[in-house]
Amino acid sequence: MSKRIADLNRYLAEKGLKVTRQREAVAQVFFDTTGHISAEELYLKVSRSHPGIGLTTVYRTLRLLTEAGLAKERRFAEDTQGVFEKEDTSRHHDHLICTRCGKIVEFKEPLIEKLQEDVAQKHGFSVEDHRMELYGLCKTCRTA
Amino acid sequence: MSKRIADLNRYLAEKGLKVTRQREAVAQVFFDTTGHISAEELYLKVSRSHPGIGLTTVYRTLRLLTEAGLAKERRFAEDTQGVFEKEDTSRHHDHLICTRCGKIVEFKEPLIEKLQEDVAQKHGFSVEDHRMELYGLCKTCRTA
DNA sequence: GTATCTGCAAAACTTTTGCTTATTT
DNA sequence: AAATAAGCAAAAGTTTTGCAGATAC
Repeated sequence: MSKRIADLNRYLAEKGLKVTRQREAVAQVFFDTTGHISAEELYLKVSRSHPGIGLTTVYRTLRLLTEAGLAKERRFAEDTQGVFEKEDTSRHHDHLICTRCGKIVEFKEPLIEKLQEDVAQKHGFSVEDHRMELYGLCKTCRTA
Repeated sequence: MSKRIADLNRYLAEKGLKVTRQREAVAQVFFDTTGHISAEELYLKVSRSHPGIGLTTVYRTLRLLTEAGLAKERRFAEDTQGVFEKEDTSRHHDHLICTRCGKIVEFKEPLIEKLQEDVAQKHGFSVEDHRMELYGLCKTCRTA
């Protein structure tokens, strides 16, 4: 059993919630996913191994994972659909997004984070979290 | 007539679109607004001077302004409603958001933008646009 | 006069909620 | 046995679309 599933089960036990087939299936597929996934996409993916599962259950499980600190919801640009990604607070990262092909690269830049704290302090703010997205063209699209 | 209204009228003429009372009213109230506003809020605000205007018209006008490059849509955190702000490419700015009271401060930090270009280049990307939001507590909420 | 625009109602789309039955503990 | 969860259908919230009458050019 993976560490994340163990984390989830610990959270469920703590809260007096139950380990169900559906929760395990949704969580497993979610944790096996690289990058971002919407509730709808996750639903379709889980349906392949667990036909009959409800979209509602996927939404509820994603909320559960978010409350457990194992997932994080994001909204990119003008997307109407929210997407979720694995939360891993020790490796908080930002995104580079290709406006032509949609490719998303994750990165981490401590120097920028330091400057973010500086600018926040200048305005009297403390920083708990941040999001940064850079939009542009990736190498492939730029040379094509 | 303000510069932005003139810009809008130029855009309308270019595209063979018409100058209507409703478009002028929505645009005027939008341009007079500081910060961010949702379609719904803008609709309520315009309704005060133009009762009978339709929410649909507000949505359509905001899309028009966006296409004209005079407005920009954003989505903050887990907000389900999109908000619009004046687009002013010569003064692109970022946001500091208080997670307790919701206060939003706009800022601009050229040094961070320089580093953004560096990190993008390192991954083979060019940067056309970016968004950065810092979440934390403002001075008031921190000392309260 | 003709093409565009408005406002309404209805649809579309995403996400949540109420409820009944099923499952976990 | 008691409490929680699943799945369905329906609701809720936001944004878009079709259409008939109105307006700008």
